[in-house]
Amino acid sequence: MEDCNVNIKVKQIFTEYLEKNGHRKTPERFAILDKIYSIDGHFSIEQLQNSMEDSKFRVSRATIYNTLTLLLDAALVIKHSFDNSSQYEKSYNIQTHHHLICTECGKVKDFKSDDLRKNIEHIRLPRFTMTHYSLYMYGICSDCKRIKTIKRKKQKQKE
Amino acid sequence: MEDCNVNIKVKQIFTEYLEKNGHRKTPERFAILDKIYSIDGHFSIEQLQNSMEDSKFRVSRATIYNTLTLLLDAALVIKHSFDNSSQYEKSYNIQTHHHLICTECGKVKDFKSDDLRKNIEHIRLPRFTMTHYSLYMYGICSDCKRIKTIKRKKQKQKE
DNA sequence: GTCAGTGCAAACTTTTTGCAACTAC
DNA sequence: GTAGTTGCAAAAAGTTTGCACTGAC
Repeated sequence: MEDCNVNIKVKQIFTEYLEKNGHRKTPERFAILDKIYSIDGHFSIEQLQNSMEDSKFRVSRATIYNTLTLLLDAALVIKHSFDNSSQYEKSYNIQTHHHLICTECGKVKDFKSDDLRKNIEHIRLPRFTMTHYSLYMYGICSDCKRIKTIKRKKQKQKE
Repeated sequence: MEDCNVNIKVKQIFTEYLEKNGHRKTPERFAILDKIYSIDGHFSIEQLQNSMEDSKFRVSRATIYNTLTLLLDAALVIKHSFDNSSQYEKSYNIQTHHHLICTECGKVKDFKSDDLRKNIEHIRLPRFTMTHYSLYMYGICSDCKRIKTIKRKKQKQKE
């Protein structure tokens, strides 16, 4: 599917969602949706607001929070609660991916694996209907591992 | 392994960790470790502090945050960043489990599956060494699903 | 015209920080 | 004795709320 079609499609979904739930179709809401679907990967509330201001469309924090709540409910956005900072992500037509989080430097890397995805999606759950999931894998990235190894060697030389 | 042994063992691990990193072995730190390993399942900072006060051991917020940082680093505690609320959990000698989170009522249920655990643990990761992981599965629990179905039926009767 | 939605600022919650007093070493 | 740690209170960061004004319907 082309990017253009995705943008049209999510606008359609959001419009239907708003109508169905008796919400108004304000320009702010569609501007936020547009901006979110122009961002690849994660973003914070602050990044989103700054990015909107760069595009000369000023919206208040309150409106951003309000709209994100709607988009989450409409399943057009996913929320990640990483260590103290909420990160959001567009979710329509996006390949499910997993997160590698380095406990040293805090960097988050996406990791795609269809095998893993299928394994998780096909598991039988007791009295529960899964709509989506988030997998966070913590550990040490190769960069930090290298730095640690160098440090350890220096330590040994001292001893 | 018996509970008693676990308590002794984690104290040992924590002692070694503190010594290795040049930290002091204060009574507060061991009291917090003790309390955490007496709690089954998740707990918030507030719950932990209240629980400690019930046991007549008063510690400040700052000390709890400080000690939790150490325990996380020592891999004796796991942190979950659920929607806006940080939850912690003891991790030594605890069977890895997954989380079913209801998007309606917010309840979190643990879900154990060795198959799933093995699948996740054995996946090959690019330039990354995993130490642990968290899987959050979002959806609707059977209770909320029932309520939703009833609501839908009532809606239909009206129409 | 009406009322949901917006912007703004204040309030609230959770976590971090600065500092004086304390204590493990 | 000294430097790391604690408790307290203040500050910071993130999110929610109250209210007057605006604009989608």
